[in-house]
Amino acid sequence: MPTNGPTVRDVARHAGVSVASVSRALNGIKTVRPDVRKLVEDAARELGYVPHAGARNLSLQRSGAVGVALPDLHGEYFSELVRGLHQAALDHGTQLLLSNVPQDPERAVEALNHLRGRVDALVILAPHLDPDCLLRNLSPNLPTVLLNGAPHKRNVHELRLDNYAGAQAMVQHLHDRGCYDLVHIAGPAGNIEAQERQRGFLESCAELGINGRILAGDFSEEAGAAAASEIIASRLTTDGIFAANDMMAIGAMTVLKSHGIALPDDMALAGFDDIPLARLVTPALTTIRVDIAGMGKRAMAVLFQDDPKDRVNTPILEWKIPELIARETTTRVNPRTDPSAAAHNNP
Amino acid sequence: MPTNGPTVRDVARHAGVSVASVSRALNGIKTVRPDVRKLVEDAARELGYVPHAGARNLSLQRSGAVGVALPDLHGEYFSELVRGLHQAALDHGTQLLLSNVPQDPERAVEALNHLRGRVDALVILAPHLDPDCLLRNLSPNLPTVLLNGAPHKRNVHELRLDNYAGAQAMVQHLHDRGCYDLVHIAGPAGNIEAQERQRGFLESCAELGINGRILAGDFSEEAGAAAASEIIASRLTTDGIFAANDMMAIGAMTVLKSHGIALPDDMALAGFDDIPLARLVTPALTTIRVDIAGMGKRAMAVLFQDDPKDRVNTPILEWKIPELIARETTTRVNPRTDPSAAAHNNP
DNA sequence: TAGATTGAAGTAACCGGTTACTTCAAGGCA
DNA sequence: TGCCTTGAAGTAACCGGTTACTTCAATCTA
Repeated sequence: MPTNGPTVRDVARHAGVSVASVSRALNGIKTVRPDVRKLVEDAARELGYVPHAGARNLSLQRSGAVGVALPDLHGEYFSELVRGLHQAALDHGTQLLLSNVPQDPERAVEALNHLRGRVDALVILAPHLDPDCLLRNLSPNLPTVLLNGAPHKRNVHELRLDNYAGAQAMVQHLHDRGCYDLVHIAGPAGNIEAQERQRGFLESCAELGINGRILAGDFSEEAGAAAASEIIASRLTTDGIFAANDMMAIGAMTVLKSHGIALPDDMALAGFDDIPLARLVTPALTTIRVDIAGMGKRAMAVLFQDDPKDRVNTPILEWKIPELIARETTTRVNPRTDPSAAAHNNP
Repeated sequence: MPTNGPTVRDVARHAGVSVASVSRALNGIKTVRPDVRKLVEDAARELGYVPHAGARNLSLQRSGAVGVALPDLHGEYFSELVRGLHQAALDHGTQLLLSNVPQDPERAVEALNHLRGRVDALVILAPHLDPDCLLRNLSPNLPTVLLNGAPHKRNVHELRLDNYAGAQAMVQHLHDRGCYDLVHIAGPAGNIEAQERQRGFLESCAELGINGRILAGDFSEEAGAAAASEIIASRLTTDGIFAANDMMAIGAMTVLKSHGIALPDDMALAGFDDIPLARLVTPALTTIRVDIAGMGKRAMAVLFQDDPKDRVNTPILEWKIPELIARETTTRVNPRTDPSAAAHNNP
């Protein structure tokens, strides 16, 4: 067993005091005489005593960890969220327990319940699951924040990105730029975020009276590439592609470039998420900034804000408004190279 | 307290059996009569009983979690590792407890000890810390894997990337391509991986009899940009830049491109790590593939491999040999655009 | 000086599970 | 019929901390 080392009773025996004194001394309780404290500290050091966090948690009824429930998401999005959460966790002196939420609702509930007693709070990112079902089966007195969940009737803190508004803004932007025949590469079918983006796309196209077509996708780079190939092969009159996320847009970009299609002159291209890559590809990708790391931080803040207060937890629903980032794939800002710059004397 | 719900005793009372029977029934022990099992299961369902993982762990002396100790690393590297670990954790039915390792050695030890009793094993990535100091203060009977640590005298499982060999290979590659005046943008000073890369660079340059200069850096995109600016401003006769990681190479690339320096014709450029971005920037970046996610997976496999066996844990040191990935920044393979490809009929 | 007050340390119950050991009843055998 | 096995359920100790409550001695008040 990896857990057996000296216990508080060993230290007590070694120091010639009671376990209560050991506990008090090591936890900085003030009603301990300096000489006793010294005795305990010396004994602890000598024995190499390290408190057993698990036992401590059981006794104190808190674990000092926040559970993070994630689907098996695509890299960037997932890691950006963890980054934000991790940063906030540091500030709050908390640890992060990562847990996977399976696709299957029943196993998902099981996985989440597995966290009871190991976490003080829960952050759930599960755009693929029905929150009603999920939350009904959850320990009710565990502070929870739901990120980008589907609509539901449960009472939980919630942070939601306005995917619909983001898609709307993007269609408007493409329209302003002169596009009138758009294709949307959609995200996975069961995903609420993907659905909202698609809905925003279709309704905006209808409102503006422009052409709006849907191609299937799944948030992967390959799906984006496949969609672009399809657009080229079918010789559609498309003049703008709006992918449901950046990775698909980048997949599409690779294919378009390899076919000699100039971006944005022959075709406009846009993504969604503003992953770090987006500004680094050439040409830089126009997208919708989501600040998923910021959402992670905010989620943590929400959890810790209502911690000192009562447990009534009047639940809040916070909308994050995404921001359109216009880059080169829809508007060329700078010439690609600037020959007037300082010459580089290459021998 | 977030943890109080029905306990095993509540279920026992409600079902009219003993706690032992409840525990046995719910854990699938076979010496339970079917009717009793049914009684227990019904009672548990009715009360909404969920086992308290913390208590379970204390009793079983295992936590079902692996601790991951990370410095506050730059995005891609960190997230790739977590991705690999997370994937492996799924396969092993384990959870991941993320923990930050502060720069300060004393606080680092404290942070790691804080994990005792909450994890069954430990994965440590701390290229900035002295492993001797770290491991001396660690619970000795906690299976541990050290990733890319500095040399030391302790007995631990260890996975190490051959940074020296990678740098060597890259210098050879640049030399083959015709470079004879190289600059290395170095990583942060205290980082063992950065040191090895720099050592490989310098020694290879000496062996090949070519010029090798060092510029300071810290693994950040900005540092790469700054170094490139410095190269341009000082009008060095450099014909190849080898950055200690990809992010710095990409930072340098942006600056070089904005100054009209053609890659690779005017200047070769290479990085290290092969982060996902590397193949997506234009021109695609030549680099050394590290497969950090694979290291994460491997680390987990090592931990679980010696789990069923005895605890003697004959420690192993495994070297991962990195692979050179030649892309466009050192060797142009394809023309940038291919006008002969299927025409795209843009109206 | 007796009785009340104060401060510090000790005892033991508790957190919520698991499980070695004990008890008890039913079936097997002589 | 009486004793022994066998199987299943119950009791209580334990995992390693924390802490309410108790004990006890020293100091303070009248």
